Amino acid sequence: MAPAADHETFYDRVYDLIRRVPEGSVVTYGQVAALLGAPAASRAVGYALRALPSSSDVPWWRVINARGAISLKGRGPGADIQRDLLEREGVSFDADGVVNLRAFRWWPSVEDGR
DNA sequence: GAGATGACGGGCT
DNA sequence: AAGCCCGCCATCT
Repeated sequence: MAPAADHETFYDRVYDLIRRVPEGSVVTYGQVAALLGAPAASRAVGYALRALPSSSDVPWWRVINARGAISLKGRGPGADIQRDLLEREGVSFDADGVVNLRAFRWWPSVEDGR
């Protein structure tokens, strides 16, 4: 536990980025990794979210996989919770439980925070 | 220091 | 078209 890095860990960077995702929008694991400069670290991104405490202010539910589906599927009730949270924000799912990334995917604007 | 883990992704069969 | 397999990366034990 306690990653204890004097420097912000990769996790922190992941959280920081996700905190910028506005309501009603989503991003993919691979996308987050790419934005952090590690396009192949999508798994690490998921790992970061897994370790995320529920008390966090990070909107983890806005992160889904490249297919536009919820990866928590098959992993407990988490998937239903995530889906519910997204639908409340206006993100819609199709019959297969997939989000239309073309319509809901968010990309940070140059002026946004970077 | 080495091995195992995991909310992923992409390629190949 | 669907499913299986391998690779990637950062962290944890």
